[in-house]
Amino acid sequence: MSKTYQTKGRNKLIEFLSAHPDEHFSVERICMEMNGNLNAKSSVYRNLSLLCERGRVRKFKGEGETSCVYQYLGRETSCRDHFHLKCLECGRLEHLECYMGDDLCHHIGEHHGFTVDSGRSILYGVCGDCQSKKKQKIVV
Amino acid sequence: MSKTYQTKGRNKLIEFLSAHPDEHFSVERICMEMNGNLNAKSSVYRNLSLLCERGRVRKFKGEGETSCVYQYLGRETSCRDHFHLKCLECGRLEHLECYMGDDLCHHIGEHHGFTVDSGRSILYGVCGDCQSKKKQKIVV
DNA sequence: CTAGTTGCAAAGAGTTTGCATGGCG
DNA sequence: CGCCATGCAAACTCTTTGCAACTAG
Repeated sequence: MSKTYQTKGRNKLIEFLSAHPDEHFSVERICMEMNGNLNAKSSVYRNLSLLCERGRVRKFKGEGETSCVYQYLGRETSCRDHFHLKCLECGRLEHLECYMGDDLCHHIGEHHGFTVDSGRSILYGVCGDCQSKKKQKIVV
Repeated sequence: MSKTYQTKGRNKLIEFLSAHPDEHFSVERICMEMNGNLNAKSSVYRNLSLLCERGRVRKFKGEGETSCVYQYLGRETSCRDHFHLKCLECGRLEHLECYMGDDLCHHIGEHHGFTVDSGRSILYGVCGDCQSKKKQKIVV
């Protein structure tokens, strides 16, 4: 692992991401948050790659999105051991910290011979809020 | 829905895809299979979009892949109602036609207020074959 | 004959790379 | 002062779009 310096830009990036340890951000969005501390998109990409290598950030290529999203993996809530639910309407990400998900993984491992990496696996659908909104629209 | 003609290229595309109703193909791979019947990549994209609109094909943006993959949805095995397991090592896709997956979806709907679209959701991990290969490598 | 389809090229979006300049340690 | 990081531009990949020529019906 190569030596790294602390720079204004990198600190700002880590500061922002670690303040939102469980959310998915596009590079576009991250750039907007840098407020002049990391002006080149290429630098954002380079720092994100570096953080991915070090296991602090995870990169996702999501259903419905054209570009990748990045997620900071906090120390305590590592997001590596549970499924995520992503709403196809509003894009919100929920964490499924639930024994049923674990059960399914164990079952698949035992009976289907496949080891699921639940942290990498996203279940897509529609969240409660968006379902309510849809119903309202139909009424109106 | 607009009128469509039958053309050599389009027929070849549908013929190829429908012969493999449950696999994921890249545009690159599809082009290779067209054998001169559909020479422009843009035409392949256009036909795939059309088939997506009609619900005969589903487009995926997969974890680990840089480009999209396309899957033909057969009549009987629609793939809309079960999870898929995708191996991060070899890329193979398995169909999880299993009550445990259904149970999890119901549970998430009931207890987490989120309606999962299991057909769009892919569980990533490592398949049995690749696990065996890994073990062999360690031994050798 | 008319409207949909193809092939090619150009344009776009997202991401990566090369290189000179600048800044951390 | 040496090495890493940044910024900018160029290159690259994947996908979409525009347009003239072609063809199914």
